[in-house]
Amino acid sequence: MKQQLAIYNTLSKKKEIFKSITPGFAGMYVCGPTVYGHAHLGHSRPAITFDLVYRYLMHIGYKVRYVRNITDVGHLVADADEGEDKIGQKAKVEQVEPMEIVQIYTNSYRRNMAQLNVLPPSIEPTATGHIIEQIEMVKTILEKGMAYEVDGSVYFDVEKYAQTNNYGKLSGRKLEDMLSSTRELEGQDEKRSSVDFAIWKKAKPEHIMRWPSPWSDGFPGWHTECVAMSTKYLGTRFDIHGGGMDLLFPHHEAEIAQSCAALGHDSVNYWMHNNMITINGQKMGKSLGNFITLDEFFTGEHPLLEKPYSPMTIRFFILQAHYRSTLDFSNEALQAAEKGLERLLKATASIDKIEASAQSTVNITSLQKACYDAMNDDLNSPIAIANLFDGVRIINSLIDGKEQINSTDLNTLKALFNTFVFDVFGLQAEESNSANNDVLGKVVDLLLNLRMDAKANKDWATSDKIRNELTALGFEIKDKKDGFEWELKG
RNA sequence: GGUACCUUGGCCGAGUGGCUAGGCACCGGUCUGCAAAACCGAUUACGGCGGUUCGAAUCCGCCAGGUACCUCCA
Repeated sequence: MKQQLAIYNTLSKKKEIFKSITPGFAGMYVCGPTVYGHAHLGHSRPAITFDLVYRYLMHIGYKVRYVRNITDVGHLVADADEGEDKIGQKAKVEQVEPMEIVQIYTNSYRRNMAQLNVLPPSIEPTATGHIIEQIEMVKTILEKGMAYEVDGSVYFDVEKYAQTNNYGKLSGRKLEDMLSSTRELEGQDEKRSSVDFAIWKKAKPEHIMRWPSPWSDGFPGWHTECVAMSTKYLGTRFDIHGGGMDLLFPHHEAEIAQSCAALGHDSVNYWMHNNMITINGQKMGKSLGNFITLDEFFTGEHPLLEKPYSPMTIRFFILQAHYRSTLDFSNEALQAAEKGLERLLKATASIDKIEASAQSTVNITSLQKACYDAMNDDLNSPIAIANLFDGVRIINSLIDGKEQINSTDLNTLKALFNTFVFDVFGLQAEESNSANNDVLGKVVDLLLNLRMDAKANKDWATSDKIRNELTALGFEIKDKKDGFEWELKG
Protein backbone atom coordinates (compact mmCIF):
# COMPACT_ATOMS: atom_id res chain seq x y z
CA MET A 1 0.00 0.00 0.00
CA LYS A 2 2.53 2.53 1.11
CA GLN A 3 4.54 2.46 -2.04
CA GLN A 4 6.74 5.16 -3.35
CA LEU A 5 5.84 8.74 -2.83
CA ALA A 6 6.41 11.02 -5.79
CA ILE A 7 6.55 14.75 -5.23
CA TYR A 8 6.80 17.58 -7.72
CA ASN A 9 10.16 19.28 -7.39
CA THR A 10 10.02 22.91 -8.45
CA LEU A 11 13.75 22.79 -9.13
CA SER A 12 13.57 20.01 -11.73
CA LYS A 13 10.01 20.92 -12.74
CA LYS A 14 8.88 17.34 -12.62
CA LYS A 15 7.63 14.69 -10.26
CA GLU A 16 10.39 12.74 -8.57
CA ILE A 17 10.34 9.71 -6.31
CA PHE A 18 10.98 10.96 -2.80
CA LYS A 19 14.13 9.49 -1.34
CA SER A 20 15.31 10.93 1.93
CA ILE A 21 18.97 11.54 2.65
CA THR A 22 18.89 9.38 5.75
CA PRO A 23 16.63 6.35 5.36
CA GLY A 24 13.68 6.56 7.70
CA PHE A 25 14.23 10.22 8.49
CA ALA A 26 13.05 13.33 6.67
CA GLY A 27 13.93 16.97 7.21
CA MET A 28 11.55 19.66 6.05
CA TYR A 29 11.81 23.44 6.24
CA VAL A 30 8.87 25.71 5.43
CA CYS A 31 8.80 29.49 5.30
CA GLY A 32 6.46 30.64 8.01
CA PRO A 33 4.66 33.93 8.48
CA THR A 34 5.93 37.43 9.02
CA VAL A 35 4.18 38.31 12.23
CA TYR A 36 2.92 41.82 11.68
CA GLY A 37 -0.78 41.08 11.26
CA HIS A 38 -3.40 38.44 11.86
CA ALA A 39 -3.23 35.36 9.70
CA HIS A 40 -5.56 35.39 6.72
CA LEU A 41 -6.96 32.68 4.49
CA GLY A 42 -3.84 32.78 2.34
CA HIS A 43 -1.66 31.80 5.27
CA SER A 44 -3.69 28.67 5.82
CA ARG A 45 -2.72 27.25 2.42
CA PRO A 46 0.97 26.53 3.04
CA ALA A 47 0.26 25.67 6.66
CA ILE A 48 -2.27 23.03 5.67
CA THR A 49 -0.36 21.89 2.59
CA PHE A 50 2.81 21.18 4.51
CA ASP A 51 0.87 19.85 7.46
CA LEU A 52 -0.44 17.31 4.97
CA VAL A 53 3.09 16.53 3.79
CA TYR A 54 4.25 16.26 7.41
CA ARG A 55 1.38 13.98 8.39
CA TYR A 56 1.69 11.80 5.32
CA LEU A 57 5.44 11.37 5.68
CA MET A 58 4.94 10.32 9.27
CA HIS A 59 2.16 7.98 8.25
CA ILE A 60 4.31 6.20 5.71
CA GLY A 61 6.94 5.68 8.35
CA TYR A 62 9.32 8.61 8.36
CA LYS A 63 10.55 10.29 11.49
CA VAL A 64 10.21 13.88 10.40
CA ARG A 65 11.88 16.99 11.70
CA TYR A 66 9.67 19.83 10.55
CA VAL A 67 11.08 23.33 10.93
CA ARG A 68 8.86 26.33 10.27
CA ASN A 69 10.19 29.75 11.08
CA ILE A 70 8.61 32.89 12.43
CA THR A 71 9.90 35.98 10.67
CA ASP A 72 9.94 38.69 13.28
CA VAL A 73 12.39 41.12 11.76
CA GLY A 74 13.92 42.25 8.58
CA HIS A 75 11.39 42.66 5.82
CA LEU A 76 11.78 46.01 4.19
CA VAL A 77 8.54 47.84 3.63
CA ALA A 78 7.60 48.27 0.00
CA ASP A 79 7.09 51.99 -0.20
CA ALA A 80 10.36 53.80 -0.02
CA ASP A 81 10.65 54.32 3.67
CA GLU A 82 14.32 53.59 3.55
CA GLY A 83 14.89 50.44 5.40
CA GLU A 84 12.50 50.58 8.25
CA ASP A 85 11.22 47.08 8.65
CA LYS A 86 7.60 46.07 8.78
CA ILE A 87 7.63 45.08 12.39
CA GLY A 88 9.25 48.35 13.41
CA GLN A 89 6.78 50.43 11.47
CA LYS A 90 3.75 48.72 12.88
CA ALA A 91 5.12 49.13 16.37
CA LYS A 92 5.34 52.88 16.05
CA VAL A 93 1.82 53.10 14.71
CA GLU A 94 0.44 51.22 17.65
CA GLN A 95 2.83 52.71 20.21
CA VAL A 96 4.12 49.45 21.54
CA GLU A 97 7.38 47.60 21.56
CA PRO A 98 8.25 45.68 18.40
CA MET A 99 8.59 42.48 20.35
CA GLU A 100 5.11 43.06 21.72
CA ILE A 101 3.75 43.13 18.17
CA VAL A 102 5.69 40.00 17.45
CA GLN A 103 4.26 38.29 20.50
CA ILE A 104 0.68 39.31 19.78
CA TYR A 105 0.68 38.07 16.22
CA THR A 106 2.73 34.98 16.94
CA ASN A 107 0.21 33.97 19.58
CA SER A 108 -2.60 34.73 17.17
CA TYR A 109 -1.00 32.66 14.43
CA ARG A 110 -0.45 29.70 16.69
CA ARG A 111 -4.01 29.87 17.94
CA ASN A 112 -5.36 29.90 14.38
CA MET A 113 -3.13 27.00 13.40
CA ALA A 114 -4.36 24.98 16.37
CA GLN A 115 -7.94 25.72 15.33
CA LEU A 116 -7.17 24.42 11.86
CA ASN A 117 -5.67 21.32 13.48
CA VAL A 118 -2.31 22.12 11.92
CA LEU A 119 0.28 20.21 13.92
CA PRO A 120 2.95 22.38 15.53
CA PRO A 121 6.30 21.99 13.79
CA SER A 122 9.13 20.22 15.53
CA ILE A 123 11.09 23.46 15.75
CA GLU A 124 9.70 26.96 15.28
CA PRO A 125 12.74 29.23 15.21
CA THR A 126 12.55 33.01 15.09
CA ALA A 127 14.74 35.29 13.04
CA THR A 128 15.56 37.44 16.07
CA GLY A 129 16.71 34.36 17.92
CA HIS A 130 19.28 33.60 15.22
CA ILE A 131 21.02 36.90 14.60
CA ILE A 132 24.39 35.38 15.46
CA GLU A 133 23.95 32.56 12.96
CA GLN A 134 22.96 35.06 10.31
CA ILE A 135 25.96 37.26 11.01
CA GLU A 136 28.17 34.20 10.70
CA MET A 137 26.58 33.40 7.37
CA VAL A 138 27.15 36.92 6.11
CA LYS A 139 30.79 36.67 7.22
CA THR A 140 31.23 33.41 5.33
CA ILE A 141 29.70 34.80 2.16
CA LEU A 142 32.00 37.83 2.40
CA GLU A 143 34.99 35.53 2.88
CA LYS A 144 34.00 33.61 -0.23
CA GLY A 145 34.00 36.89 -2.10
CA MET A 146 30.37 36.69 -3.07
CA ALA A 147 29.30 39.80 -1.19
CA TYR A 148 30.53 43.34 -0.63
CA GLU A 149 30.12 45.95 2.08
CA VAL A 150 29.01 49.50 1.47
CA ASP A 151 28.65 51.91 4.38
CA GLY A 152 27.74 49.30 6.95
CA SER A 153 25.43 47.30 4.71
CA VAL A 154 26.38 44.05 3.00
CA TYR A 155 25.03 43.04 -0.38
CA PHE A 156 25.10 39.74 -2.17
CA ASP A 157 27.01 40.09 -5.45
CA VAL A 158 24.63 38.36 -7.82
CA GLU A 159 26.54 39.05 -11.01
CA LYS A 160 29.75 37.64 -9.60
CA TYR A 161 27.92 34.65 -8.20
CA ALA A 162 26.29 34.04 -11.58
CA GLN A 163 29.68 33.71 -13.24
CA THR A 164 30.17 30.34 -11.59
CA ASN A 165 26.63 29.44 -10.59
CA ASN A 166 23.21 29.32 -12.16
CA TYR A 167 21.31 32.20 -10.58
CA GLY A 168 17.71 31.66 -11.63
CA LYS A 169 17.66 27.88 -11.79
CA LEU A 170 14.72 27.61 -9.43
CA SER A 171 12.56 30.42 -10.77
CA GLY A 172 13.50 29.89 -14.40
CA ARG A 173 14.78 33.43 -14.78
CA LYS A 174 17.73 34.56 -16.78
CA LEU A 175 20.12 37.08 -15.31
CA GLU A 176 20.32 39.12 -18.51
CA ASP A 177 16.53 39.47 -18.53
CA MET A 178 16.59 40.67 -14.95
CA LEU A 179 19.33 43.15 -15.72
CA SER A 180 17.63 44.49 -18.82
CA SER A 181 14.32 45.09 -17.12
CA THR A 182 15.39 48.33 -15.58
CA ARG A 183 13.35 49.35 -12.61
CA GLU A 184 14.27 52.49 -10.78
CA LEU A 185 14.13 51.74 -7.09
CA GLU A 186 14.68 54.13 -4.24
CA GLY A 187 17.67 53.79 -1.96
CA GLN A 188 19.40 51.34 -4.24
CA ASP A 189 22.42 53.54 -4.90
CA GLU A 190 24.65 51.41 -2.72
CA LYS A 191 24.10 48.29 -4.74
CA ARG A 192 26.49 47.58 -7.58
CA SER A 193 23.71 45.96 -9.53
CA SER A 194 19.95 46.14 -9.37
CA VAL A 195 19.79 42.38 -8.93
CA ASP A 196 21.93 42.36 -5.78
CA PHE A 197 20.13 41.90 -2.48
CA ALA A 198 20.94 42.96 1.06
CA ILE A 199 22.13 40.34 3.50
CA TRP A 200 22.92 42.87 6.23
CA LYS A 201 21.34 46.30 6.49
CA LYS A 202 22.68 49.21 8.48
CA ALA A 203 19.94 50.60 10.71
CA LYS A 204 18.89 54.22 10.58
CA PRO A 205 19.12 56.04 13.91
CA GLU A 206 15.36 55.83 14.44
CA HIS A 207 15.24 52.14 13.68
CA ILE A 208 14.45 50.27 16.87
CA MET A 209 15.21 46.65 16.00
CA ARG A 210 18.98 46.55 15.65
CA TRP A 211 21.91 44.39 16.53
CA PRO A 212 25.64 44.99 16.58
CA SER A 213 27.67 43.38 13.84
CA PRO A 214 31.16 43.74 12.32
CA TRP A 215 29.71 46.13 9.73
CA SER A 216 27.18 48.26 11.57
CA ASP A 217 24.39 48.28 14.07
CA GLY A 218 21.71 46.86 11.87
CA PHE A 219 19.60 43.88 10.98
CA PRO A 220 19.84 40.88 8.68
CA GLY A 221 18.31 40.68 5.23
CA TRP A 222 15.23 38.57 4.86
CA HIS A 223 16.70 35.92 2.60
CA THR A 224 19.43 35.14 5.07
CA GLU A 225 17.32 33.96 7.97
CA CYS A 226 15.90 30.90 6.25
CA VAL A 227 19.32 29.69 5.12
CA ALA A 228 20.83 30.20 8.56
CA MET A 229 18.01 28.47 10.38
CA SER A 230 17.34 25.63 7.96
CA THR A 231 20.96 24.57 7.82
CA LYS A 232 21.36 24.97 11.58
CA TYR A 233 18.53 22.58 12.39
CA LEU A 234 18.43 20.29 9.37
CA GLY A 235 22.02 20.23 8.22
CA THR A 236 23.79 21.61 5.20
CA ARG A 237 21.85 19.16 3.06
CA PHE A 238 18.24 18.37 3.81
CA ASP A 239 15.24 16.86 2.10
CA ILE A 240 12.35 19.27 1.57
CA HIS A 241 11.99 23.02 1.49
CA GLY A 242 8.48 24.37 1.14
CA GLY A 243 6.69 27.66 0.84
CA GLY A 244 4.25 29.64 -1.22
CA MET A 245 4.81 30.08 -4.93
CA ASP A 246 5.09 33.81 -4.41
CA LEU A 247 8.31 33.18 -2.52
CA LEU A 248 9.95 31.44 -5.46
CA PHE A 249 11.55 34.65 -6.56
CA PRO A 250 13.43 36.32 -5.16
CA HIS A 251 13.32 34.67 -1.75
CA HIS A 252 14.02 31.04 -2.55
CA GLU A 253 16.31 31.85 -5.44
CA ALA A 254 18.31 34.01 -3.03
CA GLU A 255 18.36 31.21 -0.48
CA ILE A 256 19.90 28.89 -3.03
CA ALA A 257 22.46 31.53 -3.97
CA GLN A 258 23.48 32.08 -0.36
CA SER A 259 23.71 28.43 0.46
CA CYS A 260 25.76 27.75 -2.68
CA ALA A 261 27.99 30.71 -1.90
CA ALA A 262 28.46 29.85 1.76
CA LEU A 263 28.48 26.05 1.61
CA GLY A 264 29.60 25.46 -1.93
CA HIS A 265 26.53 23.39 -2.78
CA ASP A 266 22.75 23.29 -2.75
CA SER A 267 21.27 22.37 0.56
CA VAL A 268 17.77 21.40 -0.59
CA ASN A 269 16.85 18.23 -2.47
CA TYR A 270 13.16 18.85 -3.06
CA TRP A 271 11.57 22.28 -3.43
CA MET A 272 7.81 22.27 -2.97
CA HIS A 273 5.54 25.24 -3.60
CA ASN A 274 1.87 25.65 -2.87
CA ASN A 275 -0.26 27.83 -5.12
CA MET A 276 -2.28 30.85 -4.08
CA ILE A 277 -5.84 31.28 -2.88
CA THR A 278 -7.66 33.79 -5.02
CA ILE A 279 -10.61 36.02 -4.33
CA ASN A 280 -12.54 37.11 -7.39
CA GLY A 281 -9.75 35.59 -9.43
CA GLN A 282 -7.09 37.68 -7.76
CA LYS A 283 -4.46 36.68 -5.28
CA MET A 284 -5.52 37.20 -1.69
CA GLY A 285 -2.78 39.18 -0.05
CA LYS A 286 -1.89 41.61 2.63
CA SER A 287 -0.44 44.07 0.17
CA LEU A 288 -3.56 43.91 -1.99
CA GLY A 289 -5.84 44.55 0.95
CA ASN A 290 -8.33 41.95 -0.27
CA PHE A 291 -7.74 39.38 2.42
CA ILE A 292 -10.08 37.95 5.01
CA THR A 293 -8.50 36.89 8.29
CA LEU A 294 -9.03 33.42 9.67
CA ASP A 295 -10.76 34.85 12.72
CA GLU A 296 -13.19 36.62 10.42
CA PHE A 297 -13.96 33.33 8.71
CA PHE A 298 -14.57 31.65 12.03
CA THR A 299 -16.92 34.40 13.23
CA GLY A 300 -18.44 35.33 9.87
CA GLU A 301 -17.75 38.98 10.58
CA HIS A 302 -16.70 40.27 7.20
CA PRO A 303 -18.79 41.96 4.50
CA LEU A 304 -17.87 39.29 1.97
CA LEU A 305 -18.93 36.40 4.18
CA GLU A 306 -22.52 35.20 4.18
CA LYS A 307 -21.99 33.17 7.33
CA PRO A 308 -19.25 31.87 9.63
CA TYR A 309 -17.16 28.98 8.37
CA SER A 310 -15.59 26.55 10.80
CA PRO A 311 -11.86 25.83 10.80
CA MET A 312 -12.55 22.31 9.54
CA THR A 313 -14.58 23.69 6.64
CA ILE A 314 -11.61 25.84 5.68
CA ARG A 315 -9.28 22.90 6.02
CA PHE A 316 -11.46 20.63 3.93
CA PHE A 317 -11.98 23.36 1.34
CA ILE A 318 -8.22 23.60 0.91
CA LEU A 319 -7.68 19.84 0.81
CA GLN A 320 -10.31 19.49 -1.91
CA ALA A 321 -8.01 21.27 -4.34
CA HIS A 322 -4.55 20.11 -5.28
CA TYR A 323 -1.89 22.18 -3.56
CA ARG A 324 -0.27 23.30 -6.82
CA SER A 325 -3.52 24.69 -8.25
CA THR A 326 -4.99 28.05 -7.47
CA LEU A 327 -8.10 27.84 -5.35
CA ASP A 328 -10.84 30.40 -5.70
CA PHE A 329 -12.68 31.59 -2.63
CA SER A 330 -16.46 32.02 -2.71
CA ASN A 331 -19.29 31.57 -0.27
CA GLU A 332 -20.84 28.99 -2.56
CA ALA A 333 -17.66 26.92 -2.70
CA LEU A 334 -17.22 27.06 1.07
CA GLN A 335 -20.78 26.01 1.71
CA ALA A 336 -20.34 23.12 -0.69
CA ALA A 337 -17.23 22.12 1.24
CA GLU A 338 -19.09 22.44 4.52
CA LYS A 339 -21.81 20.05 3.42
CA GLY A 340 -19.44 17.60 1.84
CA LEU A 341 -17.32 17.53 4.99
CA GLU A 342 -20.39 16.90 7.11
CA ARG A 343 -21.33 13.95 4.94
CA LEU A 344 -17.82 12.54 5.13
CA LEU A 345 -17.58 12.90 8.90
CA LYS A 346 -21.02 11.44 9.51
CA ALA A 347 -20.22 8.39 7.47
CA THR A 348 -16.88 8.04 9.24
CA ALA A 349 -18.56 8.19 12.62
CA SER A 350 -21.13 5.59 11.62
CA ILE A 351 -18.66 2.91 10.54
CA ASP A 352 -18.87 1.46 14.03
CA LYS A 353 -22.53 0.65 13.46
CA ILE A 354 -21.67 -1.71 10.63
CA GLU A 355 -21.87 -5.39 11.42
CA ALA A 356 -19.71 -7.87 9.61
CA SER A 357 -21.20 -10.57 7.41
CA ALA A 358 -19.69 -13.76 6.11
CA GLN A 359 -19.18 -12.36 2.64
CA SER A 360 -18.22 -9.04 1.15
CA THR A 361 -20.12 -7.54 -1.74
CA VAL A 362 -17.85 -4.50 -1.75
CA ASN A 363 -14.23 -4.07 -2.77
CA ILE A 364 -12.39 -2.35 0.06
CA THR A 365 -8.92 -3.28 -1.06
CA SER A 366 -9.20 -1.41 -4.32
CA LEU A 367 -10.59 1.58 -2.47
CA GLN A 368 -7.66 1.54 -0.11
CA LYS A 369 -5.21 1.26 -2.99
CA ALA A 370 -6.85 4.15 -4.81
CA CYS A 371 -6.43 6.38 -1.75
CA TYR A 372 -2.74 5.58 -1.38
CA ASP A 373 -2.13 5.87 -5.11
CA ALA A 374 -3.59 9.35 -5.06
CA MET A 375 -1.51 10.48 -2.11
CA ASN A 376 1.64 8.97 -3.52
CA ASP A 377 1.08 10.93 -6.70
CA ASP A 378 2.30 14.27 -5.41
CA LEU A 379 -0.13 14.42 -2.51
CA ASN A 380 -3.26 14.42 -4.66
CA SER A 381 -5.68 15.01 -1.81
CA PRO A 382 -8.69 15.83 -4.05
CA ILE A 383 -8.48 12.43 -5.71
CA ALA A 384 -8.02 10.72 -2.36
CA ILE A 385 -11.07 12.57 -1.04
CA ALA A 386 -13.08 11.59 -4.11
CA ASN A 387 -12.19 7.99 -3.32
CA LEU A 388 -13.23 8.45 0.29
CA PHE A 389 -16.61 9.62 -0.96
CA ASP A 390 -16.91 6.36 -2.83
CA GLY A 391 -16.25 4.81 0.56
CA VAL A 392 -18.98 6.98 2.10
CA ARG A 393 -21.46 5.52 -0.33
CA ILE A 394 -20.29 2.03 0.58
CA ILE A 395 -20.60 2.77 4.30
CA ASN A 396 -24.12 4.13 3.97
CA SER A 397 -25.18 1.22 1.81
CA LEU A 398 -23.80 -1.21 4.37
CA ILE A 399 -25.76 0.51 7.11
CA ASP A 400 -28.87 0.35 4.98
CA GLY A 401 -28.22 -3.37 4.53
CA LYS A 402 -27.90 -3.01 0.78
CA GLU A 403 -24.34 -4.31 0.75
CA GLN A 404 -22.43 -6.77 2.91
CA ILE A 405 -18.92 -6.83 4.26
CA ASN A 406 -16.80 -9.47 5.99
CA SER A 407 -14.86 -8.75 9.14
CA THR A 408 -11.47 -8.48 7.43
CA ASP A 409 -12.75 -5.90 4.98
CA LEU A 410 -14.59 -4.09 7.74
CA ASN A 411 -11.40 -3.71 9.73
CA THR A 412 -9.63 -2.45 6.63
CA LEU A 413 -12.41 0.04 6.02
CA LYS A 414 -12.28 1.32 9.59
CA ALA A 415 -8.52 1.68 9.48
CA LEU A 416 -8.66 3.39 6.11
CA PHE A 417 -11.11 6.04 7.24
CA ASN A 418 -9.41 6.61 10.57
CA THR A 419 -6.07 6.93 8.87
CA PHE A 420 -7.08 9.24 6.07
CA VAL A 421 -9.80 11.35 7.63
CA PHE A 422 -8.13 11.95 10.98
CA ASP A 423 -4.41 11.18 10.74
CA VAL A 424 -3.54 12.24 7.20
CA PHE A 425 -6.11 14.91 6.40
CA GLY A 426 -6.25 16.07 9.99
CA LEU A 427 -9.99 16.53 9.99
CA GLN A 428 -11.88 16.35 13.24
CA ALA A 429 -15.50 16.28 14.22
CA GLU A 430 -16.84 19.67 15.17
CA GLU A 431 -17.40 19.88 18.85
CA SER A 432 -21.17 19.98 19.23
CA ASN A 433 -21.33 22.52 22.02
CA SER A 434 -24.09 21.56 24.40
CA ALA A 435 -25.02 18.30 22.75
CA ASN A 436 -23.04 16.48 25.38
CA ASN A 437 -25.16 18.00 28.09
CA ASP A 438 -26.85 15.06 29.72
CA VAL A 439 -29.89 16.91 30.97
CA LEU A 440 -30.53 18.54 27.60
CA GLY A 441 -30.15 15.20 25.91
CA LYS A 442 -32.71 13.62 28.18
CA VAL A 443 -35.16 16.45 27.54
CA VAL A 444 -34.80 16.02 23.79
CA ASP A 445 -35.25 12.28 24.14
CA LEU A 446 -38.37 12.94 26.17
CA LEU A 447 -39.82 15.21 23.50
CA LEU A 448 -39.02 12.76 20.75
CA ASN A 449 -40.56 9.93 22.70
CA LEU A 450 -43.73 12.02 23.04
CA ARG A 451 -43.54 12.49 19.29
CA MET A 452 -43.30 8.73 18.85
CA ASP A 453 -46.49 8.38 20.85
CA ALA A 454 -48.18 11.07 18.77
CA LYS A 455 -47.10 9.27 15.60
CA ALA A 456 -48.47 6.01 16.93
CA ASN A 457 -51.79 7.79 17.42
CA LYS A 458 -51.51 9.34 13.96
CA ASP A 459 -51.52 12.75 15.62
CA TRP A 460 -49.49 14.31 12.86
CA ALA A 461 -50.07 17.85 14.07
CA THR A 462 -48.33 17.20 17.38
CA SER A 463 -45.69 15.06 15.76
CA ASP A 464 -44.78 17.70 13.20
CA LYS A 465 -44.91 20.49 15.76
CA ILE A 466 -42.30 18.79 17.94
CA ARG A 467 -40.09 18.03 14.94
CA ASN A 468 -40.38 21.49 13.42
CA GLU A 469 -39.71 23.31 16.65
CA LEU A 470 -36.67 21.21 17.41
CA THR A 471 -35.43 21.68 13.85
CA ALA A 472 -35.84 25.42 14.21
CA LEU A 473 -33.68 25.27 17.34
CA GLY A 474 -30.91 23.62 15.34
CA PHE A 475 -31.58 19.97 16.01
CA GLU A 476 -31.47 17.47 13.22
CA ILE A 477 -34.09 14.77 13.66
CA LYS A 478 -33.75 11.49 11.82
CA ASP A 479 -36.60 9.01 11.89
CA LYS A 480 -35.56 5.41 12.01
CA LYS A 481 -37.62 2.29 11.55
CA ASP A 482 -37.98 1.69 15.28
CA GLY A 483 -37.20 5.05 16.80
CA PHE A 484 -35.18 8.12 16.11
CA GLU A 485 -31.78 9.73 16.14
CA TRP A 486 -30.96 13.34 16.71
CA GLU A 487 -28.05 15.69 16.91
CA LEU A 488 -27.52 19.31 17.65
CA LYS A 489 -25.91 21.09 14.77
CA GLY A 490 -23.12 23.66 15.08
C1' G B 1 8.01 45.38 -21.15
C1' G B 2 10.27 40.31 -19.56
C1' U B 3 9.19 35.26 -17.67
C1' A B 4 5.81 31.50 -16.35
C1' C B 5 1.09 29.63 -15.69
C1' C B 6 -4.22 29.25 -16.29
C1' U B 7 -9.26 29.01 -19.12
C1' U B 8 -13.49 22.01 -17.57
C1' G B 9 -20.82 21.37 -16.90
C1' G B 10 -25.18 26.21 -12.41
C1' C B 11 -20.74 26.65 -8.56
C1' C B 12 -16.03 24.48 -6.67
C1' G B 13 -12.63 21.14 -8.53
C1' A B 14 -9.71 16.31 -10.50
C1' G B 15 -8.02 14.50 -14.97
C1' U B 16 -2.01 14.74 -20.10
C1' G B 17 -4.31 10.69 -26.07
C1' G B 18 -9.25 6.14 -26.22
C1' C B 19 -12.15 4.00 -20.40
C1' U B 20 -17.89 7.48 -14.95
C1' A B 21 -13.50 11.95 -11.29
C1' G B 22 -15.58 13.76 -6.76
C1' G B 23 -18.31 17.46 -3.85
C1' C B 24 -22.35 21.12 -3.75
C1' A B 25 -26.89 22.64 -6.29
C1' C B 26 -30.96 20.96 -9.47
C1' C B 27 -34.49 16.98 -11.42
C1' G B 28 -36.80 11.88 -11.13
C1' G B 29 -37.31 7.41 -8.10
C1' U B 30 -36.99 4.20 -3.37
C1' C B 31 -37.91 4.85 1.89
C1' U B 32 -41.50 8.00 5.04
C1' G B 33 -48.12 9.62 7.43
C1' C B 34 -45.44 13.93 5.17
C1' A B 35 -40.53 15.41 5.51
C1' A B 36 -35.32 15.04 6.73
C1' A B 37 -31.28 11.66 6.27
C1' A B 38 -29.73 7.69 3.21
C1' C B 39 -29.69 4.95 -1.35
C1' C B 40 -30.60 4.48 -6.82
C1' G B 41 -30.94 7.07 -11.47
C1' A B 42 -30.85 11.20 -15.05
C1' U B 43 -29.12 15.90 -16.97
C1' U B 44 -25.61 20.01 -17.88
C1' A B 45 -18.29 20.09 -19.85
C1' C B 46 -13.78 20.69 -21.54
C1' G B 47 -12.37 29.52 -24.14
C1' G B 48 -12.18 30.20 -29.93
C1' C B 49 -9.95 28.72 -34.71
C1' G B 50 -6.73 25.47 -37.20
C1' G B 51 -3.26 21.24 -37.19
C1' U B 52 -1.10 16.15 -35.75
C1' U B 53 -3.66 11.29 -34.93
C1' C B 54 -7.67 5.76 -36.43
C1' G B 55 -8.98 8.74 -32.05
C1' A B 56 -7.64 15.02 -28.19
C1' A B 57 -10.34 18.25 -22.60
C1' U B 58 -5.41 15.87 -22.87
C1' C B 59 -0.08 17.02 -28.08
C1' C B 60 1.32 21.44 -31.63
C1' G B 61 0.29 26.51 -33.65
C1' C B 62 -2.42 31.00 -33.68
C1' C B 63 -6.12 34.13 -31.36
C1' A B 64 -9.07 35.88 -27.10
C1' G B 65 -9.48 36.44 -21.92
C1' G B 66 -7.29 35.97 -17.02
C1' U B 67 -3.51 35.38 -13.17
C1' A B 68 1.27 35.23 -10.84
C1' C B 69 6.35 36.74 -10.38
C1' C B 70 9.91 40.58 -11.82
C1' U B 71 9.16 45.22 -5.10
C1' C B 72 7.05 43.16 0.77
C1' C B 73 3.97 38.87 0.19
C1' A B 74 1.67 32.22 2.06
